[in-house]
Amino acid sequence: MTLKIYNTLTRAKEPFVPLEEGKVGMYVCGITAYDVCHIGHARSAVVFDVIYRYFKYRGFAVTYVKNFTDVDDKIIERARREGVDIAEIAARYIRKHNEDMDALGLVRPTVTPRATDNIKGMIRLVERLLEKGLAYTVDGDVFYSVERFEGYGKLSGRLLDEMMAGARIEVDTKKRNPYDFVLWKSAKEGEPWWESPWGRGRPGWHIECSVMSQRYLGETFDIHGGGEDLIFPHHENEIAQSEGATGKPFARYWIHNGFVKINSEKMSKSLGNIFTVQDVLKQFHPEVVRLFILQTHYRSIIDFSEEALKEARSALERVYATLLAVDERIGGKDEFDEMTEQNLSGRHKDFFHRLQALQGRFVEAMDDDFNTARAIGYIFETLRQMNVYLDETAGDGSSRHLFVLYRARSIFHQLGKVLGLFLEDPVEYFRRERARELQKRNIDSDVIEGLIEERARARAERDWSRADEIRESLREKGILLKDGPGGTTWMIQ
RNA sequence: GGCGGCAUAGCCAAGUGGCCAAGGCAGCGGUCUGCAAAACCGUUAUUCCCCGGUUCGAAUCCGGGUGCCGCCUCCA
Repeated sequence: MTLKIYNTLTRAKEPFVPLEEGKVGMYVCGITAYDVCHIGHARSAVVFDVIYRYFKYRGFAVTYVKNFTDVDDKIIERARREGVDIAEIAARYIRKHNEDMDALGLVRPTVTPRATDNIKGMIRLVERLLEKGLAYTVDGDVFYSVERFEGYGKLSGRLLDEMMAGARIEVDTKKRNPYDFVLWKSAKEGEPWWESPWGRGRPGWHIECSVMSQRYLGETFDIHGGGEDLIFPHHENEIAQSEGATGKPFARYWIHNGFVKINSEKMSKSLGNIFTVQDVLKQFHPEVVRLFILQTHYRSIIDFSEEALKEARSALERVYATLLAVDERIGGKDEFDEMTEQNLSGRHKDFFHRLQALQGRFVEAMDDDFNTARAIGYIFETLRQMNVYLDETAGDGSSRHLFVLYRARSIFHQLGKVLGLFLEDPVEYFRRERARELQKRNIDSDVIEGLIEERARARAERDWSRADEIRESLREKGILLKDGPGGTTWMIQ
C-alpha cells in the first residue's frame, strides 16, 4: 500500500516517495510568538501532529521541525507597548504555546528552532542570494528580486504579471518590483538589531524558514507544511530563496491545512470572534477538540462553534462508555498468552475478524491523504459492532471472550494513539468531565448527593411524586439521575 | 481584475465511474425502568445545487448556469 499526499505544488495527490527510504524530513511553520494561540493554530498543530504520528506508525523515522519566529514587527510592537524586551515577549508566548500544545496532547517536534538562534545562517543565505544576483541592497535593506527567479509563483499558481494587474500594492519606492520582499531590514531607532554586512538590522520574515529547514533537513527535503494562508507569499518566497540559493529543489511535498471559521464567519480580530486554545480547553476536553478537528478532512474549511464541539463530545463519550464497559468486563486480567485466533469460534471469531479489518481500513484511509474523517468513520463502525458483541456476550467470563475484548481495547489504543484520541482511562475521563461540567455550572456535588439521598428515602416509601420532583429539579440544572441496582448515580448533560 | 475551492439527509461530514451513497450529532421506534434518564440496538438521502453531454453505467468525467467561500495585505 502506498501513502498518497495531496501536494499543493502539483495540485494533485501523489504517491509519497521519501528522499531516503524509511525516513521523512518534515518542516512546519510554527507561530510568531506575539500572542496566545487560537483555535486556528490548534487545527494546524493537530493536523500536523497526526501526520507526524502517522508517519511513525507507518514505520518511518521522522525528523519533524517546527520553528518559532521570535523576532518580527508584531513582537517588536508588543514589546514597545509593554515597555519590555522582545525576548521577554517571545519567551512568554513560546511558553504559552507549549502549554497549549501539551494540553492538546501534541507530540513535541524533533526540533523547535528559533529564528534568533539562526541569524548567522540567514546572513550567509542573503549573501549568497546577493552573489547570485537574486537580491539587491537599498539603504541597508536587502530585497529579493522576484523577477530574477524563474519559478516565482509556481506554488501559489499565480504569475507576476497577472498579480500586478489588479492587486492593491503599497507604494514602496525602494522596491524594483512591488512583489520583491525584504530579506534583511535595517533597524530603526529603538529596534532590536544584529550586525550584518549591510549594517545593523534584522532578518525579513521568510528567510528564517529557508535557513532552519536547510539546517535540520538539508537543501532538499520531503515535506513542508503550514496553514493555507501561508502559501502566498510566505511559502512562495521560501521557495524563491532556497531554490534560488541552492539551485536544487526545496520541499518535495507541500501540505496545507484549511482554515477555521467561527460560527460560519471568518475568524478575525475585527469581528472579535477569536477563540483561544485556553478558552476552548476550559470548556472541552482536549480529545473533544481533536475529534472535532479530525472528523473533517484537513484541507476542508472547518466551522467551529460550541454546538459542533458538543456534538464531538457526545461522540467521544460513546467511545469512552464502550471502553469503560470493556474495562469492567476484562477486570485486571491481562495474561492471554495461551490464546490465539485458533481458539476462537462463532461470534468471538466474527468480531475478532472485524477488529483485524479495522486496522487495514484505518491504514487505507490514512494512506489516502491522511483521511482522518474516513478513518474515524471506520472506528465508529467498529465501535457499534463492539457494543453488539458486548451485548451478545453478557455474562460470558470465558478467557477467549476476555481475550477478544483485550485485543479490541489494544487496537483502539493503537489506532487512537495515531489520532491522539481514546488515550485516557475511561473512569478518569468521566470523572474529569463531570468535574469540568460542575465547575462550569458552579454546582456543588454535595448538594446533589444530598438531594439524591432524600429521593432515595422517598422512593423507599414509594413516594414517586416526591422522587420525580427531585429528579425534575436536578434535571433543570442539567443533572441526570440514573437508578441502578447499586443505587442512584448521576451525570451531567 | 487574477488565481483557487466548495455545493451530498434536519445539521456536520466521508465518498471522485459500477455491491444497499461511510461515520457523527439530532429525531423517531425498541430493550431497560415504578416512571424516566443514560447506555445500547434498530431506523432516517430511490439520491448527491440546476440544465445539458460523454458512457452499458456518474454524486463521481466534460460543458453551461446558480449560490457560497478563500487567497492576491500581517495571518495557522
